[in-house]
Amino acid sequence: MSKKVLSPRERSAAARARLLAAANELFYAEGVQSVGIDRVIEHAGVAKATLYSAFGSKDGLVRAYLQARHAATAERMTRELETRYDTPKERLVGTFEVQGLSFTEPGFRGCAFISASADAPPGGVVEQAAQDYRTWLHELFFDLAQQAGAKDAKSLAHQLVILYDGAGVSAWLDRDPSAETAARTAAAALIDAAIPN
Amino acid sequence: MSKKVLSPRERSAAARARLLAAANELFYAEGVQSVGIDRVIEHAGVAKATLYSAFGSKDGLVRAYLQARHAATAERMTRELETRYDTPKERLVGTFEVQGLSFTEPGFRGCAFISASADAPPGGVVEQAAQDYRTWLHELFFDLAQQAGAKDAKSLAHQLVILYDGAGVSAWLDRDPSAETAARTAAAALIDAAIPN
DNA sequence: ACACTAGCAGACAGGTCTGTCTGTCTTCAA
DNA sequence: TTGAAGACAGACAGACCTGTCTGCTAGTGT
Repeated sequence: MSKKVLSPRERSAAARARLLAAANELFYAEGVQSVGIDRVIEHAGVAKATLYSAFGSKDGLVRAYLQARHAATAERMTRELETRYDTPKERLVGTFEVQGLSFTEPGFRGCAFISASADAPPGGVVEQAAQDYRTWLHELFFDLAQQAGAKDAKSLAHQLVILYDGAGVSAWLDRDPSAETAARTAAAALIDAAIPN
Repeated sequence: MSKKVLSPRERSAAARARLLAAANELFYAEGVQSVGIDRVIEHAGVAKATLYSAFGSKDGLVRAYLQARHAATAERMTRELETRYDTPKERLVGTFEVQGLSFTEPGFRGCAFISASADAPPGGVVEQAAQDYRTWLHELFFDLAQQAGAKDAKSLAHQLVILYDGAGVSAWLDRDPSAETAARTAAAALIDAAIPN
């Protein structure tokens, strides 16, 4: 039980982690705008002052939430692609399988960045975080398309990004995880057409 | 100048129309949650009581806003497809051209139903309106795919819906209207593969 | 002429949100 | 042992939001 003896540094880090976890759950489930600070601190079991000393403002917490989400998504995608597939071409298609894993997870609510961007004011922290995420997504597909030897990697990557976005939206709004199959099938056809065998 | 002589009935209808127009502009531009009643009535030049007598509640106004948006979108799509293209197959591809028209319009902010659904509580008016819209969208593609003689109309329609959703998301989040070209190109390839010539 | 309808303007209540501040308690370091 | 740091609980201010209510004005029908 080293639970009761925590240095201030450890206590601080633990509180921060609990806040981020609570923000992740509540913000993703109900939307950034709909969830107030009080709900977050109650769910995290943390004082309000702790939140403001750790993140400065609600915007700061939102930024941290989106950055953590981005990092977790990228990390998971990279890891799964590496362990499950061998060639760039397989990975290009596999991207949709990995995305589809989340469709059936409890509490799936679509892409967090699309949701957060919906009501976000222009020039705010959400816009910046979303832009970073979009850049990553485009580069993911572009790099794989290039490695797979696509004739027009930029064009193929753009098409696959669109399929990826659409699959998430359809799985969410239609409550239909089969969007993964549809998107993957379409992606495979486009990839086969764009890559000389 | 028949502007000053209006029957109560006419005045009422005019106030309702102004409210709906104001709601459409503000809700779409800044999000349903972010815009308060006061902003709407000020923009419409209407008293608060008028709003509540016409729509009952903010939820009522939101419902009317989304229904009007749905009707306008469906009407525009049907009309443009009819006037611009002749065959079901052309119309399947043309759907993306018609969608793309909005990408370059000033104030484009992506699909209103995706945005509104982002922070919407489950079981609310937004969810119902979004469901109606999604049903229409799926039927639009399914009917066209069937008329075009697709081997598996259901599967093709699903793929095209995903492309349609993704094109809107990409055009919005990436500020890139070329999503229309990418989506249309991909759609054409999928359609050609799915329809026996 | 007179009640009726309906919009307008704005005050108001009740609730919620963010962010600040006060005071208490615990742990670590000097 | 004593002071610094930091978490906790909660009060508080100021703003905003929804929804109701009260006067006021203007046109309509009897």
